[in-house]
Amino acid sequence: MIQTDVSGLHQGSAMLDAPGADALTDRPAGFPAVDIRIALFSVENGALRVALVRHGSGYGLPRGVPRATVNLDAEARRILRDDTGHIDQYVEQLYTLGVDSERTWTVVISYLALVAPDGPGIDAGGCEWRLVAEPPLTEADQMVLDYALLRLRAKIGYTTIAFRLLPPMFTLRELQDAYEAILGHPVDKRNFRRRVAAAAPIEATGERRRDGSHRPAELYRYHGDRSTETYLTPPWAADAERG
Amino acid sequence: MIQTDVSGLHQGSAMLDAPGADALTDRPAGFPAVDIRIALFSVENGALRVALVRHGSGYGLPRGVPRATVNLDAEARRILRDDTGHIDQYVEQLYTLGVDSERTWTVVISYLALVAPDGPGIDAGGCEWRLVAEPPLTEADQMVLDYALLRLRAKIGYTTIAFRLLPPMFTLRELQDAYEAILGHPVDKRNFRRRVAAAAPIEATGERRRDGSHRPAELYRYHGDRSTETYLTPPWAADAERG
DNA sequence: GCAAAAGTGTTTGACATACACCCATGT
DNA sequence: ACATGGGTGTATGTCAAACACTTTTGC
Repeated sequence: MIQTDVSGLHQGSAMLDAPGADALTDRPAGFPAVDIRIALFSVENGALRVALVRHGSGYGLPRGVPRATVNLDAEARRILRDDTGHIDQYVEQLYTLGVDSERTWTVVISYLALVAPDGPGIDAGGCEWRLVAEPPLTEADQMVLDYALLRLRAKIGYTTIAFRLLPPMFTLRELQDAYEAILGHPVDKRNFRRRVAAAAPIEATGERRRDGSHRPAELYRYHGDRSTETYLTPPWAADAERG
Repeated sequence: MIQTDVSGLHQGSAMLDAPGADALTDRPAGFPAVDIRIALFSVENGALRVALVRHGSGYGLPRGVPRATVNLDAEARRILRDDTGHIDQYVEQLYTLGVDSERTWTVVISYLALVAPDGPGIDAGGCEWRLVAEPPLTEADQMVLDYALLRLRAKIGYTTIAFRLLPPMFTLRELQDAYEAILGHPVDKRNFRRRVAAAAPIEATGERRRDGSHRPAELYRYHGDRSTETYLTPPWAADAERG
């Protein structure tokens, strides 16, 4: 099994160019503006989507200015709630980059967040859900999105964060759909179920869901500790990482 | 193989408490002080050490204020060079945390860095090399150090960053010593060599090194692409991660 | 009875682990 | 000749991958 370095972005090769680098000198060293920027994902019937919010003329990732606290993760959650109306099921800091935008030097702390689809559509707050391939974004937003996707694809392979994308009760097919949407390729049903059963704390509820002219699916519940996202299934991710 | 989530620190449970949280309100939101803090490691004959520099009364991790640039990694390198006199062989951003120190809200961007031992001692600049267990540090420095160690231990298992701790020519025993120093437990010599040979781009130089009353060791050179740190040897790391 | 998705086992290959002896040198 | 670290191969088990058919329901 070969894995490429998921943290490759840190190496600087993918860093933003500084088109107006002279403007950067305007602000005193050590006191840049700081903002938090979040790639919020959800899976809506088999498709992975990112949340975008209106920013002046166009759309961009949800973002905001942190208040003076020691807990940046909590600030990310607050900003997400204020900006999109969604309550995250999972938040993880990604990395921090310098950005030169509108003549201001800004330090952007980027986050990955996940929500389960809530209710009929997943359009609660004032945000749009776009397919991850689609949107033309600013350079910085695009970087954050790309890296968030990379991390999500890698991490779904060895943690249980995928359950954060599903409602409390779900079918194994829905879980598999989430994996396939994120990885971008199909996975084997039998191997998938075996591994999930072995590695993730899920239990069959006994209830079934009928939704077509076919055998109904068993509903499962996830019983994982929220703080210890545990190991799950590396090997499928390898394909996605190689790409 | 079970792996725990190496990024667990992001989940907030290990975040700093805010003992003087009222002081945080002094500074306007979005314009905290920003500083870069670096856990710089080296292996000195079989022992893993961290670089500390003098900060007023005591010692702490190398740190500094970034200049207004888009490339924070480059700033980390510069600060490291200025503060310790060492030129890093490897730098990787870890995570960013809020710190309340000396009545100032500071956003600390933390880094992991590695250097090869240079020359007879590894004491070039104005820094001290301490064993990783030893030093009493500030809460923030300790967090950065702990997390850097966690990442280093995990990452040494599936990348080739260990070569960044060695001089250009090295024996396989030296490489193994570096692994054992970082992981904190011995590894099997034959399995180690097999895996290194299979997974890492190294070549025997044909030269030998005589250093005792025993058979001389073959010297090897590492031929890896600096930007693509490739896969190497997961399984030993699992032990360290479980701890 | 047929279409449509749910559910279920076995075989095979790859790879990690454990483990013990001979080799080259200096004294 | 002996002490010291350098260097090498095999046997075993675990685990992921590939793969096809039966079951239950709605129409």
